[in-house]
Amino acid sequence: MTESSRPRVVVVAGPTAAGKSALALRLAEQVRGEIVVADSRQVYRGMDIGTAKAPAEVRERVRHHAVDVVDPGDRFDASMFRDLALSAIHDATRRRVPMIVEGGTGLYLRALVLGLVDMPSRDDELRERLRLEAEREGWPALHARLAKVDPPYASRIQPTDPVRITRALEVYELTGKPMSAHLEEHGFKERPLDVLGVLVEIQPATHRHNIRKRVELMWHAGLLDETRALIARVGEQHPLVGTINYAQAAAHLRGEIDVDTALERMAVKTSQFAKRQRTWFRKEPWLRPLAPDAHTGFLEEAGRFLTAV
RNA sequence: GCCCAGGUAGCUCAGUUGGUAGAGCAGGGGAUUGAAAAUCCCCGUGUCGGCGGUUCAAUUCCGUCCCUGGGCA
Repeated sequence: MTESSRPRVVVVAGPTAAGKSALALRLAEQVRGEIVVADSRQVYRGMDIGTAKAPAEVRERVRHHAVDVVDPGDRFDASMFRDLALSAIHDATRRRVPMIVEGGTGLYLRALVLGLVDMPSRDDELRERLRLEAEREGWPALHARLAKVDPPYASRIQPTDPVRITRALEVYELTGKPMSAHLEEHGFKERPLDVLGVLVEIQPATHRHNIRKRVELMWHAGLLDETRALIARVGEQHPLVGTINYAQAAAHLRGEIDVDTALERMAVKTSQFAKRQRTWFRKEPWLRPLAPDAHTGFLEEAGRFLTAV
C-alpha cells in the first residue's frame, strides 16, 4: 500500500483533562471533519458525566464515532474498537470527510495505528476457571504454569500480574500457540493509516487545576445519579464500577467516604491515570509532543494535512 | 496559669532497652496488544520541634523553651 492510498488521519492523544477533546473539536470544525474517540469508557451508553463525554449539542455539531456504541455489561474490547474506528475512517474517506482520532486509551490507539495481533478475544468461562485456580494455588503458581508453555512471555510479566497471566494462558489454551509466538509473528508491522499524531502536553499546575475543577463539575452535574444507574444495571461488583469517578461515587453511596474525600480521591486517581497515560504515549514513535503554546501552529498544519489532495 | 498527651518523610504514624530511622498514603520512574480509566514492577537522608546538659556517642536519657490537641481552672 502506498502512502497516498492509506486514509489520512490526525491523532490527538494525551492524558485525561489536558484539553484533547477541545483541540480535536476545534480542528474538526475547522476542516468540517468528524471525530473518532479512542476511549475505553466513552463507548458505554449512560457513562456520560464520569467519562467527561462530549455533550449532545457538541455531538450534533460534529459527528463522534465509537461513543455510546454499547450498553454497560455488553462486551467491548480493543478489537471491537479497532474495527469500529477503521470502518468509520474508511467510510469517511469515501465520503471525503476529514477524520480526527482523539483519545487517551493507549491500547486502543496503538491497536489502531500499529495493528492488532490476530488472537481470540476473551473467554469468560475460561477466565473464571483460571481465577478459581488462582484462588486456590495463587497467581505465582499460574505464572509458573505459563513459564512451562511460554517462557519468553512469562519472563516479561510479573508473577503478581493476574491480568496478563490470565490472558497469556487463555491465548495458549485457545490457540495452542504461545502468546509470545503470536506477538512475534505479528511484529506490529501493520500501518493501515497515514497518521499525523500529537501528544498533548500541559503544565502540571494547569493540569492539577483542570482536574480539580473537572471532578467538582462532575459531582454537581449528577455523577451520583449516574453511578446509581450504572450499579442498578451491572451490579456493584462489575469492573465498570471500578472506573475512576464511579468508584469513588460508589464508595460514597455505600457511606464509606464523605463528599470531600470522594472528590479528593477522584482527583488523585485521575492524576495517577494521567501519569500512566503519559508514560504510555511518551514512547510512541508515531506521536510527537505538542506544547501548550503550539496549538495554533498545529491546527494549521493538521488542516493542511487533512485537506491536501 | 496548672495537669496530661503529642511534636520523626509532603500527609498519617511506627521505631530506636543510647550507635543518626521505616511503614502506609501522596509523589516520581517503568511495563503494557482483546474488560487497559484495568493490572503490575521499581524508587524513602529526613536539622527525628529549638537550645543546653549527661555520654566516646543523643532522635532516644535529663533540663528548659516553643508549638499543637485535650482536661482543670
